[in-house]
Amino acid sequence: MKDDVNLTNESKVPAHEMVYRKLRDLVLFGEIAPGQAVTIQGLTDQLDAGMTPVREAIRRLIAEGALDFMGNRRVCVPNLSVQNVNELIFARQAIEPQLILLATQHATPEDIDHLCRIDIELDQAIKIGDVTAYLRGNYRFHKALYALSKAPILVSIADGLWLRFGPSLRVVCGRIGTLNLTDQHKETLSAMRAGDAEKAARAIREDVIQGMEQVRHVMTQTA
Amino acid sequence: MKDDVNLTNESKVPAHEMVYRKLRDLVLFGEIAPGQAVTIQGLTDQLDAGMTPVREAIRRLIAEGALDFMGNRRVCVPNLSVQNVNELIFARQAIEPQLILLATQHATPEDIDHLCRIDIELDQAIKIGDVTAYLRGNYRFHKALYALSKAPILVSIADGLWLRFGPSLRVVCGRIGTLNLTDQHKETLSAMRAGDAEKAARAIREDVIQGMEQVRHVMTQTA
DNA sequence: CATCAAAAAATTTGATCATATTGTGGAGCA
DNA sequence: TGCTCCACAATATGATCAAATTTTTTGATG
Repeated sequence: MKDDVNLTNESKVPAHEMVYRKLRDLVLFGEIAPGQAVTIQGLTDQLDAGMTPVREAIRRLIAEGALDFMGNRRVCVPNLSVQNVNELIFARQAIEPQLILLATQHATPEDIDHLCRIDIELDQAIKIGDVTAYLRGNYRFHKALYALSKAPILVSIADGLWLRFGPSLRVVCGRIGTLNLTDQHKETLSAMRAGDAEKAARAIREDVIQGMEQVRHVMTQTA
Repeated sequence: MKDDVNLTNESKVPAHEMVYRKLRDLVLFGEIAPGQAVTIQGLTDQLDAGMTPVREAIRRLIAEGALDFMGNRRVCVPNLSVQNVNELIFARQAIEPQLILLATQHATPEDIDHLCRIDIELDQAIKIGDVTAYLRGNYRFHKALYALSKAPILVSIADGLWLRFGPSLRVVCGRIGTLNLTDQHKETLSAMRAGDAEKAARAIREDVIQGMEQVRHVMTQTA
């Protein structure tokens, strides 16, 4: 029953799922800027898909907070207010340390090696100033971390938060440059390797707050 | 051209939104039990709606975690595992106190009066053992509380959590009866009236934990 | 006669539906 | 038991209708 003769998963994944992923990445990595409108017909052309899959993908992203449904059936990427950023800071620092606490309890040495490799790619991207690679790598790092927690509901909440502040990260990078970015990934990983879940959780909390403070800083300037 | 059966088409709310709300309530108040399957065609008949609006509503509820998309294009109301309940407890006790903290800062005396009225209806429902009225009233109370916080992102997270544990509340009520339900609404409201935000937050945290522990208790029994 | 504003037409975009297509689970048969 | 084939439900398309935005027209005023 398992003919895995798939070329590129073209046939197994439904179109609405494909469209969802593409559109999601477009939003998440700032390729559609905050404030910019999203139209169904524009997407059907751009992504070469039917109308129904596009509609469903948009609905889904609205439900996840990645897109905003303005009153008059217009859809766009939300612009974060300073108040929004404060909420995101609170939510992330409340949820993510718990995820890392659980992740540390489940992580095998191989898992941690894998995370290290992602982090090294990340350092590369920072060094050469490749913003897109940095954004994607940073997301991949955190996602891989979350996956270890085996806590699907908390992970989906954290995912939802990324979808909300992700679009602004490109703006932040454009403003302060990749070289001025700091993170606590090394500290987190070494604590995890030592099995010190509490310390790893504190490190990630630091990482989250540092990152989000930069977002807040930029948002207060532009607003 | 078709002869329009124009009964309740007076609305300016689109059909997919209507279907979403109806289906959402069905799930939220346990009228579709956990584990029960949801089909598109079943919904088109039951809610007397077209196929496209139903599809979109289902997608949206899947994105919000209220419905579960099994691999083979099957959709059903999720059954909570004990692990899931633990996650929900953590998330609620992390988010909701903050919401009440903010709500207390914004609440006018009239707002608090309104909350009191809802709470009185709630007591009525408990006394006469009307489970549905209790579930709806309890939800209304918390929702009204959240609305005061003026924190849309945190509210949407809290909403998402309700969608996940809501279906199980009816099961819990069926098991332990409405008369054995306890809450901290009175304590929360009096703290809010006194302007003691911290105390109100602690009270709501107590309320959340009490309620969710009952869910956990019932879930461990049935699992 | 130029400028601006209001009204009307045109175009773009969203919502919904009927229908064709595809995939899944199960019935029937070897 | 394991296979093929069939029926049904889900997915996807394009057409059609409705709403909203944009553009054009028109008329009043300085």
